Amino acid sequence: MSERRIDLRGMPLPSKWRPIPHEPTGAEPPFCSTDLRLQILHGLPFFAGLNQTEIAAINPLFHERGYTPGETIYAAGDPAGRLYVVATGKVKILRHTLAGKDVLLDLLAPGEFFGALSPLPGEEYPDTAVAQTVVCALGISSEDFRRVLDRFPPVALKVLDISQARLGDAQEMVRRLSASTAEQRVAYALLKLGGKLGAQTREGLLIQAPLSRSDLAEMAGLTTETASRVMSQLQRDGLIRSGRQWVALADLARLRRLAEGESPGG
Amino acid sequence: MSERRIDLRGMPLPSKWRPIPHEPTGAEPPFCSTDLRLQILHGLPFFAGLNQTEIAAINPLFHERGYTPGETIYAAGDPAGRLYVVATGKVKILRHTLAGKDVLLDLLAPGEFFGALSPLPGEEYPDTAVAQTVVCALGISSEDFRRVLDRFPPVALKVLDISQARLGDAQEMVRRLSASTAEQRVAYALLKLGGKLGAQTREGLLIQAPLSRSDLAEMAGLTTETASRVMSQLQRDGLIRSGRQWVALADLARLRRLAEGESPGG
DNA sequence: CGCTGCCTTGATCTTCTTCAAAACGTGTGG
DNA sequence: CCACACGTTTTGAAGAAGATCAAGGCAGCG
Repeated sequence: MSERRIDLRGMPLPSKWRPIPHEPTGAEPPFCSTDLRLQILHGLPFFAGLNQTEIAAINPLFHERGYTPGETIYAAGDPAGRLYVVATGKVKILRHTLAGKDVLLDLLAPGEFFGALSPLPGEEYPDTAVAQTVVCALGISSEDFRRVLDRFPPVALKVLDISQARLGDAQEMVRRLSASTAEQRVAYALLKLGGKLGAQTREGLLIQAPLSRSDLAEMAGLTTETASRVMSQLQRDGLIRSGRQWVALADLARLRRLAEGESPGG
Repeated sequence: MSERRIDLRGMPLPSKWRPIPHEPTGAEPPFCSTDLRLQILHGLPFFAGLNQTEIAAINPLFHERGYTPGETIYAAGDPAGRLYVVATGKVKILRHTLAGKDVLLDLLAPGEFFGALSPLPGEEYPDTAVAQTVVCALGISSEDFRRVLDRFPPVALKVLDISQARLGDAQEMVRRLSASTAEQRVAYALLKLGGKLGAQTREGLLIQAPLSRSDLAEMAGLTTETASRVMSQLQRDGLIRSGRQWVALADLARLRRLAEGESPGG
């Protein structure tokens, strides 16, 4: 996976602080070059074992499409029939609650898949996928993907491993929602994001995605206000640095202790 | 309070009401007959496509073992290396929280698997499996099971489907823990159990497993006391019937409405 | 019969939500 | 370049939901 250079131009921290020091959203066109497509497909964890010829054979089954920030890729309740792979950008996976609040289940980076793995006629997507940034996604019909799995059993095994890992993550989330304080849940959400989207900067581990207090609240099962209060406290304590739509983790060790419920000592 | 606790002795039901009208715990020996083994293996959802010969070839890879109620099959932190299948009985899957409280992730019925699907050297079980009743389980080493998957790709696809379904369930749980009341969570837990372990009786859909208030609390992310209060209320409202270690769902429609957060009207 | 769990119920307390308002930053149009 | 408008973030005060602490009751069992 090609390491996108983290351009923190104008990173003169103190004085003029760039609000969202991530990939400039306007720079990437909302579509993938053919070249990039093959590169993405080849880089997919579950296609790792396939050779160039095989990838090239699978390639035409995918359709690409660009999305603008905030655009819905599919919505809960839509008839489910496609599997997607993030090529560039970040995709939010969420579920709506009865009370109108949303729950953010995952924030996907390039190379991760989402949508309908298996062709189940009459099924609906249980969740909603929304582009968090400018996104290019590759889509394949569930039927076609199933045929790929039929044809390349090792791919199916790799997908199974990923699925199991995600199940473990979700169950861990259940555990934490069942018995953690607001502070612990926020700390855990930040660490999870940091592990997946973090890039080392002089500010700390910067989370490479526009992340609002609402997003964080939805990840941690809290209200925006509570998330904000917790974030303020964490910042006062020096565990994080944060501003409008961005967060950097300044003290991973203490964040981990906090998330695990151990003594707060610094 | 409006009504007294349900008095089962006065019920119009059978004169002699068994407090836990499930499988009599002492009746089943804690081991499986060889005959039963083959029958179980053949009945497994993910072995559905295999013929007798293939099943017979796989059979020797499994080792059987019996467990008494409350016995731990494996504990979180143990080196992970085996996959289990419930042959008879019910198995609790749970995670421990920092505060000593447990979270009940699932209650498995015969035919369901648990444990380590993939051989990951150095890995530990993230959860604990405990026999809820007298249990007979078939175990297979992760390596052997991986070989089975390698050899029978359709089995892998079926396992993948199950894994995805469980992921969806876990994410649904996350949603509900994030934004539901105690009442809604209990109702949802009961419905989930009813769908999996329910048997129609004149009391309603009886959940075929010994289920304490603590178990329910652990499923719904509540304290035992709150679970008890909610259950009392549900019983007063006629949605359920319950006693020591057992629950029957008397009004599925209203329970569903409650779980979905719709109007309580009955 | 009394012991040991399981279940229930009450009173109090903590945490988080809710409602409300203001400060801040960002981009926009004059 | 400045002023304004909009969305995000922050903060406060009041309220509600559930947790916690504590006690008592009921059932099965030795």
